[in-house]
Amino acid sequence: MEVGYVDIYEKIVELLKRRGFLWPSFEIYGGLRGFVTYGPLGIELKHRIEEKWREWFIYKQGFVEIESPIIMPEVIFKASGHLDHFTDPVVECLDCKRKFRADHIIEDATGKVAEGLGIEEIEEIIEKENIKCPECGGRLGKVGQFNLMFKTTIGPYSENRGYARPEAAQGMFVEFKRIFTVTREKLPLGIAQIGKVLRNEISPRKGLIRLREFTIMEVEVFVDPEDLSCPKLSEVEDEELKLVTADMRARNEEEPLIVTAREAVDKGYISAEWQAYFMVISKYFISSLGIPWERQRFKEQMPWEKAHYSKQTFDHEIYLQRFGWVEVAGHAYRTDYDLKRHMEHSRVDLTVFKRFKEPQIIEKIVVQPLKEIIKSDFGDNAQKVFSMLKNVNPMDIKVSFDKKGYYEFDGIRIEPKHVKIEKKTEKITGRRFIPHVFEPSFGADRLVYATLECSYSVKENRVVLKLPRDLAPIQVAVFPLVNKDNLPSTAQRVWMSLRDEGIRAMYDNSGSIGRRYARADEVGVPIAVTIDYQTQKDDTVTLRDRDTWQQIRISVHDLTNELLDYFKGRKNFEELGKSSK
RNA sequence: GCGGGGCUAGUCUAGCCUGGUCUAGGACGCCGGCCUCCCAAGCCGGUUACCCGGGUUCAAAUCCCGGGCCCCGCACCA
Repeated sequence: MEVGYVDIYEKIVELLKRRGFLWPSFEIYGGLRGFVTYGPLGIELKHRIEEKWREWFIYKQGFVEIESPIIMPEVIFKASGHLDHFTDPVVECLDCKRKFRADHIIEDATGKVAEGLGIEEIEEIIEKENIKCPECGGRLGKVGQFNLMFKTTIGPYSENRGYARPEAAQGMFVEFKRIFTVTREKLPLGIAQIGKVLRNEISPRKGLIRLREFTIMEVEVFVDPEDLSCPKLSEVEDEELKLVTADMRARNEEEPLIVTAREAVDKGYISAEWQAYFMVISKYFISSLGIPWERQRFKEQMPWEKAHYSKQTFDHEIYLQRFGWVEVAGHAYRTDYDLKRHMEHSRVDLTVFKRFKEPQIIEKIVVQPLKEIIKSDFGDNAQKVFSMLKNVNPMDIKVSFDKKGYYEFDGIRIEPKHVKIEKKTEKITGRRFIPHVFEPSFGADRLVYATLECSYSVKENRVVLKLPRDLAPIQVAVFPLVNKDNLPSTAQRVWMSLRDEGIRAMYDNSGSIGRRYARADEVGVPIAVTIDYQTQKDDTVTLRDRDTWQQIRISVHDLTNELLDYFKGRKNFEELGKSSK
């Protein structure tokens, strides 16, 4: 450990609890790991982060937001592949540490179907049949159940199974058809969702880093697979990205590669423009939370780490003092995996139609049955001939006629006299395809922690949370300098007028003025307004900056507008009260 | 899930080994009052705790057992 090392995590957790940002849920019943409750200040901060994410990933992109249910019927997760990837019993070899599907091992060794057996049964069979590790012949350990989805029943029938979603994405895929329609059938289409997801983690840890119930912020961008270019990449293509690619990781190179977004695509580090584009936006968004670029990087997942649906995934990681590099976002190229699977399982057409710029005129051969002749030649078989002719590629018939003089199908010989072969021109106005999907996906709770850690500072032995001004749960603190001579009542009037304007303001008159500044600093209030004796003379108040403790005077008349400018980022602290006539 | 460490007020902690003197001590915070013309000042008063359950004992914060939670390592993290 370095000299002077202070474990900031402990201090932050203590602060969060003490000031009511967040704490472990169900404390009075002893608590339950993996669940947290956000208090008054914490939920405000989280909402600010979510709102900022909306700005970057929805509003600036022209995307749309939805809210879909958390509980979904089993069939959706059958289609999405989550059921198969989550409910399997797993057994570990005690010698070589390899892991196996326990039911597959039994099937391979005994030939019996083992799917759907309980853990105990599988364990029993492994013991009875003396099944060994198929790789090294070692002894097998206990069978574990690795089902990360929370299971429930919907309504009174136990066979009506449902699961809590482990990602919000499925909501976007399942509802894709209607959203595509109501947004007037345009690609690229970006659908976003912010919401709770649940994962029944075996062993949640590390406070906000690994929860069982948490908030996820996801976008699914649906694009034409024949045009994977991202029109907005050019706006940000010179922005630098820090990459640790899978190749580099395979060579144990951890020092990130610094390339521009454009280079990363051109040199093939990032498989698609959309991926690169979102990684830049991701950098902007995370940086706007006050998390310095030095503490960010993108790490590509190794092939075996990737989710079943992903072609390429880059994790956006943030360096945290206690936990090291922590994933806060994943940028995945999901291809057409999900829509395809939902098409197969729902039997609903989820393809989209795209009009060509110019309709294409194509020549095409059409085979028209000559009904009378067919009827008289084939009698009862005529119906069969008609349907066959409908389904066969006309070109095959023509080729066969040219070669052999007839076309034979199922013992039926069609001769040129039975049909009329014509050339027809056809106008094709577009094509149908399954869109491909790019997905940036963020963990809101991890971002809350990372934001707090990066804003945590100590000044003159006091804690100052240097939250970006647009994230601060409380924007302004209003104090009377002392509790006499009518200062409190004036201060309260100022406080109320700020609140009326929609500024989140607090009033505090307990203790000394220094104590109040300290209390406000600790929860990251950017600006304190102090009403003093000067106020009674010239109607000005003191503004004090949280980070510099610098003070300026400003007239009460201008106060609200100046503060609104400040919080919208139009003015910095030093500029307040100036040129405001 | 395995192994190690821990849990005393809002927060941090003393006490635990060696049971009784603990109606559990301190600091900070918080609330009320006084004071106070700008950075956790001072004075007075108030506030709040032995993680839960069982056992041993005349007597348990202290010893034993089970459970919960937190931290660390391993495993897990589609």
